[in-house]
Amino acid sequence: MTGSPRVTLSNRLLSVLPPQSRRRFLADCEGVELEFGAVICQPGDRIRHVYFPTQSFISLVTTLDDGARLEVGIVGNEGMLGTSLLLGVNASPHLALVQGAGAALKMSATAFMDALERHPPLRQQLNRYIHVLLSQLAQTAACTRYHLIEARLARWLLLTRDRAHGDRFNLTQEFLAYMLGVRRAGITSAASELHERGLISYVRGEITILDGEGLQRASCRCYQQGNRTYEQTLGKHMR
Amino acid sequence: MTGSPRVTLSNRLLSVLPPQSRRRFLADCEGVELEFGAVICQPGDRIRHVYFPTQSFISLVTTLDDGARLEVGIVGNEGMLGTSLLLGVNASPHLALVQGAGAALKMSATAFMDALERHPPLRQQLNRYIHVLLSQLAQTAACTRYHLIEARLARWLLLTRDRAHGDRFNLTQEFLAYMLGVRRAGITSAASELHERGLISYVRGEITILDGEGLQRASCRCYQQGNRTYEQTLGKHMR
DNA sequence: CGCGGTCTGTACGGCAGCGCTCATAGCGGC
DNA sequence: GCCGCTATGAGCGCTGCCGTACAGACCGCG
Repeated sequence: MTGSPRVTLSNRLLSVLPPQSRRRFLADCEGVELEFGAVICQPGDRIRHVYFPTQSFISLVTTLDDGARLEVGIVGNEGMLGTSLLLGVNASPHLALVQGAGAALKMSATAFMDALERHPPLRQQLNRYIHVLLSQLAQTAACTRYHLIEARLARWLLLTRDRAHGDRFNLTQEFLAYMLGVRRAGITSAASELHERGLISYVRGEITILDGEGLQRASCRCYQQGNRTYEQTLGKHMR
Repeated sequence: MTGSPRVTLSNRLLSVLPPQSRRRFLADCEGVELEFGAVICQPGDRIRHVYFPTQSFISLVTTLDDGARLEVGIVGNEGMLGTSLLLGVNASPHLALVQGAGAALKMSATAFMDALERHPPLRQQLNRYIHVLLSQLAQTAACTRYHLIEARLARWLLLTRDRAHGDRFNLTQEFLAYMLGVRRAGITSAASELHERGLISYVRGEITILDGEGLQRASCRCYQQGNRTYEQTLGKHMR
């Protein structure tokens, strides 16, 4: 989990707050270290805390009645966990799984609700983030339906790179297969292909992105499309 | 589009409004008839009106950069179109397509925003509806990924029945294939199978559900799971 | 240094769904 | 009553992925 860690110790959503409000907000937060693989909440769980990842990132996984699971989103320092509170619902719609260990800001649900009252622009910003989540969820659904494993894997690696703030991170193929909802063998062959093209290297759970540009060409355009959605909706309100 | 039309001329979300507020709200609405196949808005379009279907229903379709399309949700008299306005975003995330012709309430975006100010409980309710949309979107993504065409078709027919308020409705296999993101031939064989089991009849674009119970057994559990999500989140606030 | 656990590479049969194409059957219009 | 259009049914070869299984490679630990 090294690489070139541009020191982005903050969360992008919070950048809408003017400095003094921001300090006040941060005072209500607790800095925590999230451990890889930790389950922050199960679907249906009461939401007791919200999280603003700074260096860590979290997978949103949906669960079907028959036990099938699929990752439907990733939350890094561009997003937050616990958006349902904004919608007046105190229950998590997804399973939240720490996928990249690291720092995050943690805040109690009650403090969060208070902060929303105090800072209307923050509420606005977070509402817009929900809109982005909704759009990206739909895009991801279609991507999962239509695109080949290799393209989806490439996209996924790019998403992870952006949130890990580095070109190297630790992930087993087993885990990747789980996230993309495919067989491990499928990941092996897709990863081999990307490796042969010189785009990544892969050694026992440590992935390194060698050629980000090339990886974008190997991925489906869903990667760019998702980024575009984010920037169009939230970009103009942030520094 | 006949069947046994239980006369549900209203929209379930609006049932949170007390009678007088409700009359006031309805006064700002225009009753319209939506035509089959009409495109209400394209992704990215500015939202000028919101819609509360009463007898009609609308498909939400997501579009990828490479042109691929997939239906990700259906809005009938249990929902609304234009939720993004609640999130402070004046752009539609999806393509909205009239899938069942019929009546709907239409309201201008500005009048809608005013109404939200006047009726906080309505805003609350609609926020909760967004939560349901989010949950169902994720479920649908996983369903699309894992389940066979036949089960997905059965689920889709049940969703449509609930929104068409009757066991008979008009739909070509071509259209169904488009919605589920599969070949028409795939629909043909799945529909034949359901037909042979005596669950539906299918004659030139007119589908009749003969055995709803059986169809539920043929469908994936996603149908029930979606209904459960809706009831748990919104049910207790409605009559 | 050997051993068990973990991770990755590979192979094989099977199948759901794909793209494509053509045949058949209703239906409405003239 | 004929014609053209539209909707459905069906066939064929292909392929991406599945389920499963097994072998090699690398790691840490005793």
